[in-house]
Amino acid sequence: MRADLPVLPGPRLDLSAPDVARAVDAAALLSDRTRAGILRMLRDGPHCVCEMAAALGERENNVSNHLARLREAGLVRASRHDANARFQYYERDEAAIKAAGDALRGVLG
Amino acid sequence: MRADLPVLPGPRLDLSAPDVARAVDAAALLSDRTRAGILRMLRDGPHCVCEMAAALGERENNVSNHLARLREAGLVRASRHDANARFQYYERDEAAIKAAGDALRGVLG
DNA sequence: TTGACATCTCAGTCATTCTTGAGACATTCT
DNA sequence: AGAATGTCTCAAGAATGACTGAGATGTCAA
Repeated sequence: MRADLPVLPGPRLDLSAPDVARAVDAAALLSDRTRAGILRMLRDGPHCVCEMAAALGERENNVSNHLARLREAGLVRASRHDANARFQYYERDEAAIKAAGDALRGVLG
Repeated sequence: MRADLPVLPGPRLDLSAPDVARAVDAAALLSDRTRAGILRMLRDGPHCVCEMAAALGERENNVSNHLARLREAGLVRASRHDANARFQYYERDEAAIKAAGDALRGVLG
């Protein structure tokens, strides 16, 4: 099961650094329990802040902070509810989500 | 393009927190430029520490530290070179890599 | 054996990020 | 209008994680 090792002598010192910036950014957003939970919950459809805060056991201002980061990254967008505009309903931007997944797949293969 | 919002009144306060622990762990490992670069380079086959350190422009002990974390997570394994056992050649554990990708896909969909 | 090389470990320092708390704004209800 | 609700912002404290530096281990070459 072990791969063949390169012929010696001499390690290759001419390798170039791979471009992983986009994957790293995507991973950083997913590396927080609250943000990952948000993105997972939004797979099932839009939710407002208070719903997600209650489900995650987090304060609403904290969830709002994380949503701001996801918004700035373009992964989610918000819109007020038609019938009761107090509620901000969040939904995923599936194109951006897909781009993030592609970037991660570029690293994991 | 906007999804339908749930009927009001009343946000749902009975939602449960999704289990994202594995995805968060995988993302945390990928959220560092050095570790992501390592995993990307190892897609092309095994490399020793000094090769990767040179390519990434990082010190060897730093790369070694990151490799230790990837090793403890089971994503890579090391073996000494047959002809020159000074070199530790690292390769990916593709099964573990796939598991990490599956966990991330569980969040991103 | 001695010296050079490749790698590893670990503690200390530094930077980044998360959470909290207080306050502000907009919307709805009475 | 005033009170209550849902959300947002931002500064400050708390926690987490990366990098450095020094030293130790194991391997090869002279």
